[in-house]
Amino acid sequence: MEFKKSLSIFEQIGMSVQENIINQDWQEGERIPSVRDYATSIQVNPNTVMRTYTLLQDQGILENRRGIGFFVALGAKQKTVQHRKDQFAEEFLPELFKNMDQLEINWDEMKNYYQNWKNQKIS
Amino acid sequence: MEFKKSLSIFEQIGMSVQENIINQDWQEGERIPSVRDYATSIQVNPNTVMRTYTLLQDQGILENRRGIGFFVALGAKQKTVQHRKDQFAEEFLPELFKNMDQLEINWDEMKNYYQNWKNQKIS
Amino acid sequence: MEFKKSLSIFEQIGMSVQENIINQDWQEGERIPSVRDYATSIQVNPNTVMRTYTLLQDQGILENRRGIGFFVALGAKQKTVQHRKDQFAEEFLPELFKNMDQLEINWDEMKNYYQNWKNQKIS
Amino acid sequence: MEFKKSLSIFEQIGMSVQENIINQDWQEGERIPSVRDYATSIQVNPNTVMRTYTLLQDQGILENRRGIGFFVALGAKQKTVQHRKDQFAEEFLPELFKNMDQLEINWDEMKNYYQNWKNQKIS
DNA sequence: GTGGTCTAGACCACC
DNA sequence: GTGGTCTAGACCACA
Repeated sequence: MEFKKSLSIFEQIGMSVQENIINQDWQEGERIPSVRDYATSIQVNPNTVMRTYTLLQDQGILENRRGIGFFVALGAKQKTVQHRKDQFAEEFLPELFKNMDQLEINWDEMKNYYQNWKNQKIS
Repeated sequence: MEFKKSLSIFEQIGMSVQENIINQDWQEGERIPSVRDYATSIQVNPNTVMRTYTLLQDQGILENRRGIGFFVALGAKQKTVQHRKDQFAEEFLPELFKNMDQLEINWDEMKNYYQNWKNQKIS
Repeated sequence: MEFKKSLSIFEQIGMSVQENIINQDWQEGERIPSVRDYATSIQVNPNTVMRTYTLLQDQGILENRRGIGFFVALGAKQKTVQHRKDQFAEEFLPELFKNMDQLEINWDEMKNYYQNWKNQKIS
Repeated sequence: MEFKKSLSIFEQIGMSVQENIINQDWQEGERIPSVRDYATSIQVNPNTVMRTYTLLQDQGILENRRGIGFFVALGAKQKTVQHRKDQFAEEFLPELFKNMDQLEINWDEMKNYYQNWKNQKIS
């Protein structure tokens, strides 16, 4: 797995876990990969994965059954979506709009960028 | 001057300098405040301002005349805008579009958010 | 480690690092000494080594894995040599040729000097 | 006049003055431009030119007649050439040879560079 | 343990 | 006065 340098690794792992939950690759109630397995599979220190898991546990998205492993909490998907939506609206959008104003980018340009991104994603 | 904790101080100073150039508060070819002066005025260590200035110098936005001071480079405004626009398109937008897809937000909602933000900004 | 006063210390450290890479004392992909370790070993402030490392990182000669350390980038040797060769051709040689013309020194004299230098180096 | 950042301005002016003497644009015994005139003509602080003149005076290349101005000393040309030749042999050449060895550049390549430089100079 | 940032204070060459 | 470098020491987040 490749990481951007702009965000800490454990947070990037968190994003990835959340996506797995949203996409229902990891179903609610299901057991997820152990800290050690996941760590080796993405070439990362187990401590780092541990940090991610406990963070998500504190947020009520994961649950830990001692001696067994981590599980996707019930209602995790809905909670995750809400969480990200809040974050999106409060942190991301203001930044976006500020940039649009300063760089004088209008909605048509935005939609243009969007189409490019979609096409590029497919290829 | 107040700083957010999320971004390093010297980078925030850099943003601020760039805005001064874009707004033409600091004209191209003009001498900008000396490292020491600017540092005291924004209550920061001179080394920190120095770091910002030399960084912008490397980017071709500032120039330096020995023993005299730093100056806004010719073409700095255009370069700054382009710089930011590239960064916006390459780092910010993909993130945005990914979120829009995953959170199922369409353009009408976006414009709605934008209006709210504008109104909120005025009040 | 001893330093000349004519060049800044952090640049001299940079030269030294590059030589280590060219000589393959530090292999590509290998981890290099931590900032603190290297600093104490050459009797210099950690900040100074830090400055060197980040500079070389910007030049694509070193890489950084978060919380682990600095590594010699892949292709670093070739890049370093090219880097130096360019600099040599663009900054050093014109100066040389200008002097040769003005001081009326021909190639035979040059080769003579070269032999003397080689002999002196051995003794 | 344009200056490189690698060398201090007063030294670069010194080089330029010496070239004028070697090329006999400034003849021995002749009065040279006043500090103020020269300074304005090359867009530099008079103090800087003064520093150059007094330095060359200390080296016996210029002479100062109080209230009148600076003059090219008798024997200045020969002295200048010798001065530069010494500097060339002691400081410049060792650096050159070290680079040639490390970058594995042979005499044929050098002559090649030389031809390119000559052609480029004409165009 | 690692890098990364920031401060305080000193010293230098240069203009 | 200006930039530029270096040190010493502190604190932080991350792995």
